[in-house]
Amino acid sequence: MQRIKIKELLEGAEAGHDVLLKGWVRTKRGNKYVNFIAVNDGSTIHNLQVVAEADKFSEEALKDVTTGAAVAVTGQLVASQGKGQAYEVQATHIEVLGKADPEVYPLQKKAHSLEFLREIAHLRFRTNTFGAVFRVRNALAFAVHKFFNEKGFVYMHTPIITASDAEGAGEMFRVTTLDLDKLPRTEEGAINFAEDFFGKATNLTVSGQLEGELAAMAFSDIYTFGPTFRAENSNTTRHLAEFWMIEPEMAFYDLQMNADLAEEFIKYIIRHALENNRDDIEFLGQRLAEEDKAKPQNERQEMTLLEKLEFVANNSFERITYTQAIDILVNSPAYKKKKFQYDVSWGSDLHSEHERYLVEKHFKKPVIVTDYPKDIKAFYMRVNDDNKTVAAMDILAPGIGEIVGGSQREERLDILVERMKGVGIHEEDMWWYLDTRRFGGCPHAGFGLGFERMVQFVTGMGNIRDVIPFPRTPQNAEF
RNA sequence: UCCUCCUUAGCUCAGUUGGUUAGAGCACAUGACUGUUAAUCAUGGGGUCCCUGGUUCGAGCCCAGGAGGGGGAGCCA
Repeated sequence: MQRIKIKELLEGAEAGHDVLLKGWVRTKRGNKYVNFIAVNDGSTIHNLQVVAEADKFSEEALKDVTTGAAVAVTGQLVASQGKGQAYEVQATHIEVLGKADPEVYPLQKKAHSLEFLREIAHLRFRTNTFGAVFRVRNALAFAVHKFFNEKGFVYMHTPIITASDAEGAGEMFRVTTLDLDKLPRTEEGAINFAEDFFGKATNLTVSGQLEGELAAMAFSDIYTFGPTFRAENSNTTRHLAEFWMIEPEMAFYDLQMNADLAEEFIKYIIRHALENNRDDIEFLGQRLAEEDKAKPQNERQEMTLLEKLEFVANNSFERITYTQAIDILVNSPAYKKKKFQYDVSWGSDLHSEHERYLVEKHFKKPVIVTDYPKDIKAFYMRVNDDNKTVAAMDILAPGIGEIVGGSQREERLDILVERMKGVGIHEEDMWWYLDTRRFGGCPHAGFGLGFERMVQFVTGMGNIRDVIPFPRTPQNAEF
């Protein structure tokens, strides 16, 4: 008999058929006469109840059927006599494929803290919460490719190892094959990277954007979706040293079109998850609601997770300029009551308390902030006609903060070179980038979306370490 | 990196003013129970009180240093 997955079995359920199912035991309960075994195979949040009657199974036969064990069950799918599930399997044969000694198996049939589960990340996939989180993550990743594919974007694999450290997006991880105990030196005493693997100093990428721009100058629309590395000593609930980023880059797009695409994209992948993983999101919503009960009234969420996602998917994002954002903040009650730790003035960057005020208090929806002062933004962002601001955009999401950062790119060679000089980037190191402005350059734009932050938003998980299978953070590279 | 809180049984957590043998719930084991829903009931086993040093007649509790973790901030996606 061919094994059937629980998801498929429940969707096309028809009582009376013999089935073979394989999975892991979540709980076993019962008495001298009958045992109930909840089996989960990861295809869905739902368990399938296996009924093992004592006249068919001795105590000895069920001895190793314990929480965590892998089992193969054959039996007839029948309408359940009990409440709580429509169908169950009347077992005729149960084989324990892999035991899980209950004395030492860390997962129990009770709730565990997320912190504890983080320490056993190799087993946490087997919990309801992490099962749901990673099925949603998968749905979102698939939706990313589906969205761009439907729009005719080319999926581009930009390099992981890069010799360019001009991106200015953060501290980088060095990649080297040099013997760290015997570093080759130049006559001046500096490390001689000419002897290194690539003949020059190399790092792990902090962004595929610059290479993405090169490809967009041929395919019109491209996107990247790959790992990104930042060696910042960040210890927060929304930073990782290794994370996944989606970076579309579009020729002939201006800032407005860029923002339109980003908004459409975010709504699309949320809708995809809502349509395909509703059970998981409902479960995560219940989990969140439980968590909320422990909080004081004023800190509780106004909407359930499902409501929040439906709302975001069906309402337009607020769009304001940086200058308008400063106005709103300066005139806010919070500012007048001196509630902000950091001052607000035109020219300084928005702090997270300001972003949160705009998104969570003032607008209560995602906000796209555009046209930031050029001095606080990257060199490649296009300078506006006022010569004070650049065509940048950040999308701020409730509870997460910055989820997207993007801009129209500076396509005018002279202005770009001038801005590079201003931040100390050598023109000759970036000859290939500047060539796109020399040969058939055109207006273009793009953005980067932090995938894990997106997964956080959709799952409601508060800590970014709980939405990536094996998080890499300062002082932690376990598993 | 800074601020702040935490670390007691496998897990979640109590532990009073420094005082005799460190507790609970869950988990686990054994038994009971004819269909359970994190089943229930009874009984039982289970401890490097994070580590090192100090104060004290006496430290889980006080002091110093260290390690690990949570939350917030900065950097950013």
